Amino acid sequence: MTQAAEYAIGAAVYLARHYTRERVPADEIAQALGMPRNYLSKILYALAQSGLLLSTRGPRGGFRLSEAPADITLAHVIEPFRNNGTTQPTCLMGGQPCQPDAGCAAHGRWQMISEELSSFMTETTLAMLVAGNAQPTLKGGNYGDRRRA
Amino acid sequence: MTQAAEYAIGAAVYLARHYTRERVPADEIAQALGMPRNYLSKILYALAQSGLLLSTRGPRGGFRLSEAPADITLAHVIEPFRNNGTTQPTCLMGGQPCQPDAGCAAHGRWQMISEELSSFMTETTLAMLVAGNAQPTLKGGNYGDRRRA
DNA sequence: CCTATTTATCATAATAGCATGAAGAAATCA
DNA sequence: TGATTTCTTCATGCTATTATGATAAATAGG
Repeated sequence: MTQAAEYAIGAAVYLARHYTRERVPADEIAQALGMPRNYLSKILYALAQSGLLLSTRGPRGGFRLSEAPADITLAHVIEPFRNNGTTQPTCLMGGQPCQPDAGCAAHGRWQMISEELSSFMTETTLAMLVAGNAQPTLKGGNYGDRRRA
Repeated sequence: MTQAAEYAIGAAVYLARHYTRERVPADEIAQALGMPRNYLSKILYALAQSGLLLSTRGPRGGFRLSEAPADITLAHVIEPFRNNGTTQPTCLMGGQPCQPDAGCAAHGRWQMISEELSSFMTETTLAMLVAGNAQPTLKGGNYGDRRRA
């Protein structure tokens, strides 16, 4: 999973948590989650382009989920940030798509894990991530600097 | 998983399949699996540095697994190619390590998938991947060009 | 010794991901 | 109208990944 996709999920969950509000400015999200401001803007813009967010300019503007959190899956959120559209259907041994009749001992298990990951993305909604007491413990400096030094 | 790690696994499986031979030259692996020659050399060198392979220079030289295929796990193979040593222990909602008491509905499932993936890597051996009739169907052009156009 | 083979190493470049900064455009509000 | 706010868009740079190509070093075999 790419960094941009992680930012996207974090921002989407934040918007889901503040779903009652009219709009949430990008700057607030960036500050609350410790994400780089301009980079997040770019990501939110992409999410708006994909139809997931509604955006409004000007004072009291900001972003808003276009649908209810229960109707948005993680797959929707990360979709604009996947490098290749396909969800790596590659065989461990080759690089070509796995044959269903591949006979290696690990094939079945690998396929099962791939499918679990895939269905997790398509089945988990923002509402599920917001449910419970699952406020991430924000101590500042999350999504921190990844550069070498 | 990075491209280099995929090449490493492919090459390691190839070497496991030809384990009876004394040495296998890098060029043969690159041609058989359709990998870029020089890049693969670099990867094989890294694997040799990590102790996984033995290398011999000169005519009839090449590479060879340092241990039996049954004693080498995928985790061993990809270890030199992991960007950060840790296996992404990040919470979906934040970016910081997941708290074991995190209460979101998806937390448990996400953690389970992560652990399954991790144990798959540490438990699957090269011998398991070679077992059966699991010859990858090499039609040429595997691991093909990833560039845009 | 000489040549061919093969790994080891170095220099360089193309691409993508990640990020910063600033200018442009729209909307609100005084 | 004018100033502020906020998204929109563009220009730019850094780093890691993914390669390519050339050279050096070692070994085998004649």
